[in-house]
Amino acid sequence: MDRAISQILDACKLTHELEASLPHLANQHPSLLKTSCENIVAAFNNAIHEINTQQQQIQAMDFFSPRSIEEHNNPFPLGFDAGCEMPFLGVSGGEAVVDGSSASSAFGRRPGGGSTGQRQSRKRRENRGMTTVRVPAVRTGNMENPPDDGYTWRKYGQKDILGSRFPRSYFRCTHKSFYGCDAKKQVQRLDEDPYTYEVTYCGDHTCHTSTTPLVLPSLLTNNDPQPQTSALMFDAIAQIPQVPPSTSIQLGSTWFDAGRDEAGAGQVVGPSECPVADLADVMFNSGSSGSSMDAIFSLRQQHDQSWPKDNEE
DNA sequence: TCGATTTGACCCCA
DNA sequence: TGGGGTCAAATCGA
Repeated sequence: MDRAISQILDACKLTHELEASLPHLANQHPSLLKTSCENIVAAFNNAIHEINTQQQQIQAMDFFSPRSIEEHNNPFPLGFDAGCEMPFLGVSGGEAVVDGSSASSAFGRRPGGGSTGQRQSRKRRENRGMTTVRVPAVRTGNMENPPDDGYTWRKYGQKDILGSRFPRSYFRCTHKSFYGCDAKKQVQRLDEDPYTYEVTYCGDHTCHTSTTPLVLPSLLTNNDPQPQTSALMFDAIAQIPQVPPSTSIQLGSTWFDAGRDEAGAGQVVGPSECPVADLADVMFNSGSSGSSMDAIFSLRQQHDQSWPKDNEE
């Protein structure tokens, strides 16, 4: 949980930094303001995800086979670090269910797949960073669904498994195409308990750890020590496509509409008495990153080759 | 129109 | 050789 707290603090820090330069940004560089706001959204999303995964770990442990708190304190998120394992989970009967081998073969195929070229050996990747957890179904009306784990997943396959009443579903991270996020998961209902899902995670999420540099006030001054950085950033911002104005962020007395382009950004529509809280509220209720964030990630990839090293942090 | 889901087929590995 | 993982075209839905 320390990690989540740290990420929240980071996000708040970014928010304060942005506030300090808000008047200048809103008047002179509304597009940079947009980029900064989206960076902060990403930071808050990191924190939200951290909290979700930690909470889910605890729920899973409580539901099945709670063990000593010392084992529970393992701070890593839900199996997204390569090579991690969660040896504390078990079924009610006592037999450990966590494994790196229950999923009979490893995830993955050579990027681009298909029948052309060489394929990466599945066996070679077996057991690497795979984590299996069992989670209770979330019942919504007559439906039972696997609980949300804080990420957005795209289903890419479903397979009937021999000996299982229920098919296994295959998911990959929605942001794979934009940010090369290789996180995947398998979801299967248990024969013995249809209200329980076995979820196997593999791969590390990179989509929630955007390293897109925050637009700092120093970049906006005439003394900009890195004019090339500013030029790259303006270039990137100029390419951000318009998205529907579904997300508005209030900063101080300024409502910033994340879905507007430069001409429409920075519109003042009302005062705020607690800008940081307003911003956090908007972010925590805005759901996971949308198309605008995808655009940022995409642009970041385009500029990875030329982005100055000293702005990586 | 575009993104997500479905589903049949292909390929790898035990 | 068959099971499991993935691809990709078809379909669906907002």
